Amino acid sequence: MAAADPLSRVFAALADPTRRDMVARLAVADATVGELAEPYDVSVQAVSKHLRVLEDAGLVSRSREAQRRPVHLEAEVFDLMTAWIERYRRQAEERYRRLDDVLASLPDDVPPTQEPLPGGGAP
Amino acid sequence: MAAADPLSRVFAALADPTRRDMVARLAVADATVGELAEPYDVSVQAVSKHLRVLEDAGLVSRSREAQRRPVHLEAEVFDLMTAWIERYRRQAEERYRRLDDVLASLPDDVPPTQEPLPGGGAP
DNA sequence: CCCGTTCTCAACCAGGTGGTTGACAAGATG
DNA sequence: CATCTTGTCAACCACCTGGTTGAGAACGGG
Repeated sequence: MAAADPLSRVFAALADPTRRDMVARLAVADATVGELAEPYDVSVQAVSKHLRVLEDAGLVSRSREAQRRPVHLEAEVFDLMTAWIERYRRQAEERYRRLDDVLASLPDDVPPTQEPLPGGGAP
Repeated sequence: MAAADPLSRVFAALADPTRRDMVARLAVADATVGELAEPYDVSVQAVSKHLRVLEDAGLVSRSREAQRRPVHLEAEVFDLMTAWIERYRRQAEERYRRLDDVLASLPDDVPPTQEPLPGGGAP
């Protein structure tokens, strides 16, 4: 996704298992590109590309230290996602709560069972 | 992403603005495919495809009601994401906290300033 | 029973994604 | 200075994605 909006970029960045694993490891400690690439059995170039995606999403920042480029996790962007998710999760839960209320109040009202007697009178 | 793992599918599903908007609207009320498609200026088929992505991610379920196929939001899958996000966000915050502690305790310990007196004795 | 409505399936297309290899920039170090 | 280390850039490739159109399935209503 080369989409412009930040939320799409963050979600897309985390839709890849390798990238999620990188984030998980960066939550523990900063790391260089080589260190990050070591366990994955892909080229360093591929990892560099993944890092670019994470950087474009604002999840990661890269500084400079001699030839090395230490990668650092920027955790604030998580809040963007959390806010979005929580908003609609709560809204959906609210719906369920209201539905429960309606169902609970129903037996006091008209029961939805049909009346089998066409011209029926009480005996 | 045709990836097998559920987390990737959920993230990928929400990486599209149109799909996120559908989820937002479904949080308010269930809807049919036609109702969902109406505001988007794309074909109904495209919306049907989007719904399939959301369904494969477990975010949505489709039942049957005459020709109509009402779509219902399944909010539980959000928990999967929230759990993942919160885990690494907290881990990253913990790192900052520990770093702060180290920095705070530093002045009580050996100050990192060099001693300018080589064989220096007290006067 | 035929018709209209609602929706999915199939084929196709432009463009993006994750991977590769090869070349090269930036720096420490012999 | 020559060289090794670390990482990026560029070109290329197979595959997935989001969109289209056309055909057809499923079902209610006249």
